[in-house]
Amino acid sequence: MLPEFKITQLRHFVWVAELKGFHAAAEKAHRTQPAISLSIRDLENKLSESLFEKRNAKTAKTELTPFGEYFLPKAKELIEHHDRISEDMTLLAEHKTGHLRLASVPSIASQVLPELLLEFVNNTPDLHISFFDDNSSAVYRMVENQQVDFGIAHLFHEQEHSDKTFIPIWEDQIGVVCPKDHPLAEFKELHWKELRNHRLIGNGTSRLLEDSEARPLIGHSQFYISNMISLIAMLEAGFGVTTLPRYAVPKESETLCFIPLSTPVVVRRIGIVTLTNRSLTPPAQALVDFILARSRPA
Amino acid sequence: MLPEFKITQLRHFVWVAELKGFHAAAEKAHRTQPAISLSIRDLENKLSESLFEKRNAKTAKTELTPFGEYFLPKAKELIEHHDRISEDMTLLAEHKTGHLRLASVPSIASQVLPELLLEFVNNTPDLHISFFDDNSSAVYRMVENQQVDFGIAHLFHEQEHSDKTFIPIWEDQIGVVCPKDHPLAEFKELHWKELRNHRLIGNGTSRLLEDSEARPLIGHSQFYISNMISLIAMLEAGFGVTTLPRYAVPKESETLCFIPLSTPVVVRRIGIVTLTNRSLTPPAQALVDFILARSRPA
DNA sequence: ATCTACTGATAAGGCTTCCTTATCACCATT
DNA sequence: AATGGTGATAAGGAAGCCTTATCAGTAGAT
Repeated sequence: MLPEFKITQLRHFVWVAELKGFHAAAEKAHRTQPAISLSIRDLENKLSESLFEKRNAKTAKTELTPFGEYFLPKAKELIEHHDRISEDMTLLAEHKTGHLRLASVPSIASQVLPELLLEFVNNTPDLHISFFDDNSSAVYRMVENQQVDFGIAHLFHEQEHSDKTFIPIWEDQIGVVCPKDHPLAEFKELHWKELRNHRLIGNGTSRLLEDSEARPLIGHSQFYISNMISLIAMLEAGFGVTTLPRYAVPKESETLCFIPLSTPVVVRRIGIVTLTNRSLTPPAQALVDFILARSRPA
Repeated sequence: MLPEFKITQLRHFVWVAELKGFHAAAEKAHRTQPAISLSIRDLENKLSESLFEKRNAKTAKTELTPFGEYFLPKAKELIEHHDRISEDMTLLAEHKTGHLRLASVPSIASQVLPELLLEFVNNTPDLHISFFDDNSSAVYRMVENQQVDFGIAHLFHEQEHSDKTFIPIWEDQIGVVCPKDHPLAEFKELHWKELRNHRLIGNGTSRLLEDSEARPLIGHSQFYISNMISLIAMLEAGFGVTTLPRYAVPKESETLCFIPLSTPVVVRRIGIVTLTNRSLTPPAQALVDFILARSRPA
């Protein structure tokens, strides 16, 4: 049977060899000298060869045998290998390193995550982050395929995603977006019926109103623009108004304002999606915790 | 402080991961299942991260966490590294491997060592041997410089070599070498004076007679040949006789014979030279032991 | 030459670690 | 509901490791 070395034991050996003495090694190991003696003896027994020259006899200095000399570099390498792994794992556990992948719907990706991530990666220069943005179903798919550690998406079709866990975080309320000089801009909140007299531009999120009493508005809109950049441009040009979830509207817009719909109140929950039976990597878990701490109270 | 892993513990982890179960791993480790549970838990505590998915709860299969998956290959590599070293050292300790260097004077090198080494390297195909032959002082020098593990040389100038240990093994007696059909070939032993009537060829070893009563013979010789091949050829050609140590004479010569000098008996001791304060590598020690066992009784 | 200061080895006891047996809680079968 | 599988847990004991105290040997100083 092959002997099994203990890392501690190898360390003792290396220290005795390099410091040329049992006492010096004992001090370095924070052990007493007999402990080191026994440790070395145990190692020698395992190898059935002495590592140090006959030390009970006449000679003065603690010196390696040729066998010990052959062993020394190997022992050092093994210790270094061990320490490298130990350090790697510790760094990963402290989410100071590793690779974190996440996917998010564009609204959160652009409105919320940038500053959040900026703060999160502070002090963790070796943490690599891959970031994908796509619509909710694509996010769910990426979580499912384990292309990402977790996703940020809307809660939907729960029965189809029983293998996933959804943690709600943000509530994205639908509201009206119009230029700041538009008559509707005066209001603090709006009833859907008040939109009927204005030119309403439909967009990809308009179908969120389908299940509400505001459904008639959808037929009401003469224009439909799927692209967000174009939509914003049209609004800024004073072409009309639209409905959008709050997080889809540029936060600090100079020209547009957002007025929440009070009737009906349509809210879509956005949150974190993970696989139920899979833990997160430490960095991913840390980011989730960070997001929760930062965004939930708000 | 960085955690310190035990190889055994890592093995347990790898086995649980690969055999997908604590019971299976326990069997492989020749331990009970609770032992494995505790071992894994200890490892998880050291890492402060779980390695396997929550296993008290609903799920069936024992599955790694992403963190565990990251750790698995590293743990395997470290175990393999450890085992490689363990095996290397064991092979070396059993002198099945390694590099053995020795130096010897030519007589022993050519007359004794070949068959001895042939037998010694039997069953040790991975043991490399480097072999040097040179005169005694060169052998001593190589031992001193640690160019060789040990040397085979004559005992001489003990006071100059207090740092070396000499183990006498062979006794190389000076005798007369002549063709088998030479008149002297009849004798079982010879007195030095009987050589005075024959043509005596001097050689490198003739000075060994300097300290004996046979000293007059040295002046007596008309020829001096330092090269052994030429010397043998001259002898075979019937040119004359010479004195040589026994081991310098080809053992199974068809044409020459060796008659020991009875007066004076000049013997030079040949043996193993090692550094006193240095142990031998296991293969070197094994060869020394082997030589002693084989050659001393003879 | 003896004394002192150093080396590391050794012995006995205690503490810690690890493993064992016995049992439990949980889930998936039957 | 009963059975057989998973792994977790508790308590006791064995083994390993470290400690203090002491010893033996060498080197250098007086």
